[in-house]
Amino acid sequence: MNDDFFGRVYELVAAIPPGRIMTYGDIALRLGRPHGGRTVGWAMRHCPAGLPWYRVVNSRGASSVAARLPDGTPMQQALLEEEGVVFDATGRLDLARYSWTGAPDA
DNA sequence: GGGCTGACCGGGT
DNA sequence: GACCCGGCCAGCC
Repeated sequence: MNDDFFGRVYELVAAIPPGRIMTYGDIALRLGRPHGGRTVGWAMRHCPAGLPWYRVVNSRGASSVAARLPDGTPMQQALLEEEGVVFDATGRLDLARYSWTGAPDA
């Protein structure tokens, strides 16, 4: 099933442990597409059920998704905060701290 | 087959 | 630190 680029994206995203995040670029790089970040975004845009898409952020460490809660907080940020991810005042998180490379959780 | 679009990235201003 | 520009990749018209 992971014959398709999309399928691999879904598997990788679904494998991200709670409290961890991955950038579009990192995912694309792992799939063999160093500059295919946009393609990863396309896969996410499909919004498959059961996929923790909110664990995928851009290289800035912020939400790229426009979806926001009624209180003004980005849905993605709110979901990550529920898992223990802390965002700063600028709405960004510590990439070096939460970025998951696919290796076992320390 | 050609061109446009999109939840991106990196570098420069 | 924030904004703009060009480049890459895959899907859809």
